[in-house]
Amino acid sequence: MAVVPEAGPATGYPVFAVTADLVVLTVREGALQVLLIRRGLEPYLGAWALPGGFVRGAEDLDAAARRELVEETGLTAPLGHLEQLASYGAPGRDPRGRVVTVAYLALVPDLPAPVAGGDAAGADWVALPAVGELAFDHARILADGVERARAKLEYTALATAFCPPEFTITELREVYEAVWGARLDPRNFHRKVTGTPGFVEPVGRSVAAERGRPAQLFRRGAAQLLHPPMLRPAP
Amino acid sequence: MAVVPEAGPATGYPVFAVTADLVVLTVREGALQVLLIRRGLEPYLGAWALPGGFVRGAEDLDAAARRELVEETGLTAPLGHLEQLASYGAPGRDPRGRVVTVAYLALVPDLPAPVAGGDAAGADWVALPAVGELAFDHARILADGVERARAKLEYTALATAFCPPEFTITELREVYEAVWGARLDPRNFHRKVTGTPGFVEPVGRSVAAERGRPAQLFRRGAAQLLHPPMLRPAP
DNA sequence: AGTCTTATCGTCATCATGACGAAAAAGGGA
DNA sequence: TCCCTTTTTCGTCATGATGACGATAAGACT
Repeated sequence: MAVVPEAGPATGYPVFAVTADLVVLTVREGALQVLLIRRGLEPYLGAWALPGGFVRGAEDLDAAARRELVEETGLTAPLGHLEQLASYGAPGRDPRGRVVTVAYLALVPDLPAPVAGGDAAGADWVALPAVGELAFDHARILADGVERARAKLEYTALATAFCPPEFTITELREVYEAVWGARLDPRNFHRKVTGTPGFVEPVGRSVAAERGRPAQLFRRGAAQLLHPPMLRPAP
Repeated sequence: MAVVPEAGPATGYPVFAVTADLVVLTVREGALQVLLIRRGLEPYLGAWALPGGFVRGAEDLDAAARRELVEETGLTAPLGHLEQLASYGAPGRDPRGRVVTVAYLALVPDLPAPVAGGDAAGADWVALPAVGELAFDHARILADGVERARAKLEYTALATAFCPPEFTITELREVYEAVWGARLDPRNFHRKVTGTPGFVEPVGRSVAAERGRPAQLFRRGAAQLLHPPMLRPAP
């Protein structure tokens, strides 16, 4: 039942199928969550898996990832962040044959619940501690993506990719706390964020929360990298 | 002349060839240098290119990269460092057809001159500023690899991968200076390196250089990450 | 008005860093 | 042997960033 042949036509080059799989992370309800689909086809029928699909014939890898992201989340705006994570191609990772997957990491703001499309029988956000078994080697890919996200919050301004266009410092801090799984001092965090040039820029308006003093609104600044970085608290 | 067919046998999945290409960096003569081969086959016959080759049928991606590294440098020891860099699969990047390359970054100590093997008509170390045109999209891959190496020296202990098993603090500093293209204060560098737990461990012996006070010998420590990182001087 | 809650601003000790002085440990030459 | 040069290694000092935490500001609610 090999979908993918094991050798090319004339030469001895092995032949592969290439997929783009996505680790789509968001922060919902104070927790880091990942977008998973329930597989509607064999193999791993009915199992949870990362969204993704085959790269098309005239398509770049990044374009395939972006297309899958739009199909699964509807997110096409300048919001969010998409970067290549890593590639996985162990010989036995897909029972259909030799499949190399190029994994991408997407960080998106809190979006409406996804709709199942394509080969998926269902799609939903799942909080990280609640993620169980995944199809293929997707558990490993997910772990790599989460670790990449945790590390990148330290030395880049990517945390704003989890936020809507305008946000408060507290919302930004809750992103860090959810991704890192650690509590941060609100006063020191406020000083660090507002004191780093280009991290965030004040909008000028304030918004009242449910309780307490209204908070200023900010939007993302021009800075990509944080100098000096914001280091996670020691474990 | 398409070596790689454009569609799979029964389904509509496009079919790819997969290669593993290597960005092998070292520090020689005080400069960052990269291992390049001169192509002995079409396309790009006679052009400089990164070493690499097709991933075999029953081979993992990492295994293919390690095999190519051994074939090109003879380096198989626990020395050095090898990690996946990124994948490149733009539709037109290889005139033979649809080829996705998984690029790897290798950091190795100063090795004897490489011998040309496989499809290569020649192989040599080239200092970075002297690198001209490269085949395929290898210039882009090389640039990504160099930037990855520069960034990783900041927050990991990977600089020791460029050094022999025993080295002096000055040799380690020259690695940083070559990779970053910047001069570092020897006194502050010495304090930072010896003060970071697990970065380097004293061997106990000293070695006399050509001039000046003999320097203590160190070997790499157990630390993988530097806390806090060693930041490059501002440009 | 008083209270509660959260946002924001300050203070202070500590740590890491950049700039740089100075001592230690070798060899070479007068 | 005694400087002189060179390089390694140790100190000093001012500055900037950080962690811990006090204090004030600005709303809603009773």
